[in-house]
Amino acid sequence: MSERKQQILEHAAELVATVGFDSFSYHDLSERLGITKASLHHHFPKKEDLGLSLLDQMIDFKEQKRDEFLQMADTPLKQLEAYFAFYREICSDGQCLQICPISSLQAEINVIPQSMRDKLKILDEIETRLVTELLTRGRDSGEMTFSGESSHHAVMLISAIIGALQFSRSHGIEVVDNTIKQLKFTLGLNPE
Amino acid sequence: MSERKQQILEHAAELVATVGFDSFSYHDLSERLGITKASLHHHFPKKEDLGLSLLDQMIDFKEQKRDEFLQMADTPLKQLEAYFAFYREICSDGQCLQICPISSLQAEINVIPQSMRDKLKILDEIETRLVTELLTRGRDSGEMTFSGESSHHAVMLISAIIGALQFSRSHGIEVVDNTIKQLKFTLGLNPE
DNA sequence: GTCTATAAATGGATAGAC
DNA sequence: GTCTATCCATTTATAGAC
Repeated sequence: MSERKQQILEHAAELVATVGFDSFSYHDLSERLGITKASLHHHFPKKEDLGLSLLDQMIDFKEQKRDEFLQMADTPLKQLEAYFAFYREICSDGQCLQICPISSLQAEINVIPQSMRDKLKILDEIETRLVTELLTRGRDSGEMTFSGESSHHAVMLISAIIGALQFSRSHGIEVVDNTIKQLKFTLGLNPE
Repeated sequence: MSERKQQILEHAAELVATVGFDSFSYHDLSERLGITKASLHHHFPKKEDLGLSLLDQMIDFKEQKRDEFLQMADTPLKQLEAYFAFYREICSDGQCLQICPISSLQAEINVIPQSMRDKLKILDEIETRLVTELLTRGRDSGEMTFSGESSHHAVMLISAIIGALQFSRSHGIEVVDNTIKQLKFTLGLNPE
């Protein structure tokens, strides 16, 4: 992957998290990067190509993140803490305008091409598997307590964080902090 | 409000919940309603006008729903059940393609006009107040148990449902059912 | 209230020179 | 790899007849 392509993807990721895939244009990117739209089309002929590369990158990133967690050899509790911190950071960047790119794309599922939907689904599954593992091990180790299946609780947890990030754009970052606090309660943890 | 305006708003609401506010056009509406774009502009000169009327309608609907809950004189538990059922219905309509219009607009917050953001914030607050009341009374009556502030748990619960609806578009309606089940656990309730 | 016609702007995409 | 120029479709919006 060329340097330039990386640059483009970085800005595109930021735009997806702020305005959504359908609502940003090659023109927006060209202004940010200081090159023309035509040049952008050279690197990513169709917007769909850009979207797919973006999702590939997100998948790589998540898988890497997942490996980091597994190798941390830390307690599941510390790992969960790191997971929460990761999401906290998304919205504390800038003026709390960004949301999780996953939820941004989910909201646009009926607008993006099928190929992107397929990749998004894979990305979702990686995320779900990661949190499910985390909760399973947390419960097995006795650090966490909750009822029901780990995978179900994992989806609830992810949904809550993703939703909280959306709410935080109107209502401030406390929404995210409070939601994380409540989520810890649901795992039998004592916040802070 | 004229009959026609109501019709337009109905279809617009559906489009917001499926593709989002920015991604539907007056052309889409004209096809659904069998009238021209120009006629639509007669009723709602600017798209922003349409968006504002839509939000007004959603606010009215929520407030009415809230009154219904309060007058139900039923247990908070039954009221919560009705609340969950309401959201379940959104995504069981059609082929699980619709999401909560609130979350659709939240995802587009940086794209919609400021006037719409303001109204959306009000709508969010009504929703939060409703669920907060519900949980407060549920805990007071001894039917529900949870730690932390009611309003914080309420935001977590709303975020989780909203997020689950988004996930369900890729992963099926079970996601919503499972999330509701886990949310009940977090309230010390025994599902089903 | 609804129509035809049209303006003005935007967005995705391509051709071809450098 | 980047540019200028251009094409075509879409979208918001308006003017004015019926």
